[in-house]
Amino acid sequence: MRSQAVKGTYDVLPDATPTWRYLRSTIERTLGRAGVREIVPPIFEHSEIFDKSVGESADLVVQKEMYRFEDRGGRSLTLRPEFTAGVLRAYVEHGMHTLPSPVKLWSLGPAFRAENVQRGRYRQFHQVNCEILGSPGPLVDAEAIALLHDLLVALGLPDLRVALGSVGDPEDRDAYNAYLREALEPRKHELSETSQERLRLNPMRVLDSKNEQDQAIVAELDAPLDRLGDAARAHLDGVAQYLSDWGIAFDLAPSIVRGLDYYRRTAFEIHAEGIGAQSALAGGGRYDGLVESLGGPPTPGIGWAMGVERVLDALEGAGKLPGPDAGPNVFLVPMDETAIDEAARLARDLRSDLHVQHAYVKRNPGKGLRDADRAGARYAALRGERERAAGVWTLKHLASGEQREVPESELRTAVLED
RNA sequence: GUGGGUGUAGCUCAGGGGUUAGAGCACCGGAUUGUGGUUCCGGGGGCCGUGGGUUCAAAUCCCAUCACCCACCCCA
Repeated sequence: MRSQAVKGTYDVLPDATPTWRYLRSTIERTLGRAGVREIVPPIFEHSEIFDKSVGESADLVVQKEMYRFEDRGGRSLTLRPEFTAGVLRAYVEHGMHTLPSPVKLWSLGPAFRAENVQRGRYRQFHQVNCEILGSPGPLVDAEAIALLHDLLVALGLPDLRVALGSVGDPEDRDAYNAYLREALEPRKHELSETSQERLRLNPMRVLDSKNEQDQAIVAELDAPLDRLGDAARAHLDGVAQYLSDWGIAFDLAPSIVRGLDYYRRTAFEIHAEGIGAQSALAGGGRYDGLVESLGGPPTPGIGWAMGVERVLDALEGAGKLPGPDAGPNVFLVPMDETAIDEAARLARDLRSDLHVQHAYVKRNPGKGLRDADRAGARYAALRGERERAAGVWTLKHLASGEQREVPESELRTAVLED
């Protein structure tokens, strides 16, 4: 029996849950006001769903990092490593393409990847996810980015850096990959091992290398943005124009690439300063064609995912975490055995509209007031033989120290006065 | 998968072969038998991560293992 959480998982303790409620309520407000509706897909799906979306075309490591298991019926199931596939499966399954377009959906919840842990990276981690489906134009791309930006701002994060790029249309990618192969093949042996492997499988991803020498070599080449086709270029310009019009600062990122084939055109990330090696708070992109590959009608879409742990990390660094929950309106202190039951009964009654706690054992006034103080109560109400005889509770306002005797029937009103 | 660091009380950490393992915070009690926060006094709490080894003797040294942290790698 190991009473220890599984590696890469962690408990959100009561002191931290207010932060998560703050996150959720900010999402509900910010995205809800833009007509984005919440969707809650299951946390596991038939494995094919993820194979279709992320697995088949992607690096082996992506496959390896999925939590996959067989259920008793012999079905292969996979814990979601990201939200998009499940959300789109639900979109297809429930015929949501018949809803007024675009369909805008958000989710918040856990996702799972069997990777090594470090600051801001867990095996059960959490994402805020947002998808906008049904519109091919740059306007929804800009809206998606703006929503993400506005959400982070609403949460209280300063110093955001929006990086906007494009992976082009499929034919642009083919052309660019061919260009990379041609340009890099002669110098192949100067590249790192990983990059050589990528050159073979998916040349664009060489640009992702953090190896210094790789970077030096890559720096001499044209970036994907330099070689976009006219359509993709116009699309990118459109997105950039909207962002400029809306006053959202961004940098053009010539070399943002994606490991997965289904991405096309818009790709973006948002970074924050000062949270260690994992500075990307969120990222997303356009994935026209993915819905179709999941068995739905051809449907353009764009989406993003925000890493909750990293955002909370950044919020903490910025001193923007919400304070603890408010304490009780009143804390009842029984000062003899009879008063214990009286306190419990009164608490139940007052709880119809007040936050009420009480001691479960007989307390003298000193201990009882200390209990009330530690619970963060506004008032303490004491009950002993004397109070019982008079049908009252001794009500003390803890901050001021003022106290008076209040008939039990008037306690609710008295507590609400301040 | 790789490298480095750290595992001692609920928490943060001291102690680096030799009595009965310590501090601060937290918790409980008392000073105060019907009045909190401050203060003072006292108390309960420990397989010193786990397993093996060296030694007369191991929290301390060695090996292994597990966990956590940081970074690399990777990142849908």
